[in-house]
Amino acid sequence: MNGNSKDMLKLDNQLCFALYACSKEIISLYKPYLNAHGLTYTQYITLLVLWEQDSLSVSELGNKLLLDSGTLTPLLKKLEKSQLIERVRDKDDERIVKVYLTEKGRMLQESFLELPQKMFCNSGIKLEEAINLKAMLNQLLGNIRKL
Amino acid sequence: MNGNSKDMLKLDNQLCFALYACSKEIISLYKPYLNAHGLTYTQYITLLVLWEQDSLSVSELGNKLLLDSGTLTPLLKKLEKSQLIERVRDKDDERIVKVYLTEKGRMLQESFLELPQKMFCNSGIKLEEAINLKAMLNQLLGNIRKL
DNA sequence: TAATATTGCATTGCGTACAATAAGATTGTA
DNA sequence: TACAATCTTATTGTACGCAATGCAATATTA
Repeated sequence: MNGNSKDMLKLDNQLCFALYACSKEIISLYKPYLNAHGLTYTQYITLLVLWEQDSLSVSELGNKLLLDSGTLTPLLKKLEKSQLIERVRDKDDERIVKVYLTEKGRMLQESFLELPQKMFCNSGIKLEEAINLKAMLNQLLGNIRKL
Repeated sequence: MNGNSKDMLKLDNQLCFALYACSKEIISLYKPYLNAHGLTYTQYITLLVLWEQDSLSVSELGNKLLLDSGTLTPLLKKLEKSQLIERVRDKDDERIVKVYLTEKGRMLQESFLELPQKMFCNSGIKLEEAINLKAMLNQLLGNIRKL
């Protein structure tokens, strides 16, 4: 990686493309497991958050997932239609819509308990490298979001 | 990061989410620069490939960008409408559509020569870390795509 | 060479992803 | 208590991203 301007415009020299491609390819590894339960990746990570902490508002979910209401509103409506969550407008502050897991939604967690381990194996990466990689990504994410 | 199944289902413990979030956030850093020239990120990386090697077929572009024809066909039509590329069906094999930069498309590269350097600074990451991170991502990508 | 298989692109449909905007509710303050 | 500012969600429009399908062109093979 030298400093030549045109070399740096090569796709293979771009960190951003490596991130973009890796993200898509790893998500594609999840798909067969998620499709088996009728879920998309975005729906899955939304459930991950709710399994960790139930009863969040749309904006709280958005903050954790880095998604805005334009993405979340239709997605949450689909999860509601699948009877995995309920959307309830807050009585005290009617601007807020709170999201609750249904019993069905809560139970669904059981089906995914082994998935992280399975995905880790599929990735063919070493544990130490995965930890290292995630740490670097989180630091990069922190840098960006502080701007 | 211990081995508890429920802990591994926490969003913060998921390498995939770190990739997904990082990818989106870095792409969002590109947007102001790309919008100034009427480009999206996907259109930009398509041009990156063509600046490096002109006259590729749709499938060759797809192999490099890891995108399929359902994504590329409408995107290439937009770039053609902007007069940055031309799409020409191959005379020898009429199944093939070859993509050529126009003079306007070739000249546009000049506007982006400094962008990689600028984005690197914006990311607040150290050079050594960026190199390390990209290497790990490319290795991970290689692992996945060998399956 | 006729039948079959494969290849390469285009189309459709669904689901994000996000900017811009709208609309309703709440809060702060004069 | 008006009322402006802010907050929160919803809607709209544009652009991917990909699976599934269609179809025309080419390659293969019996």
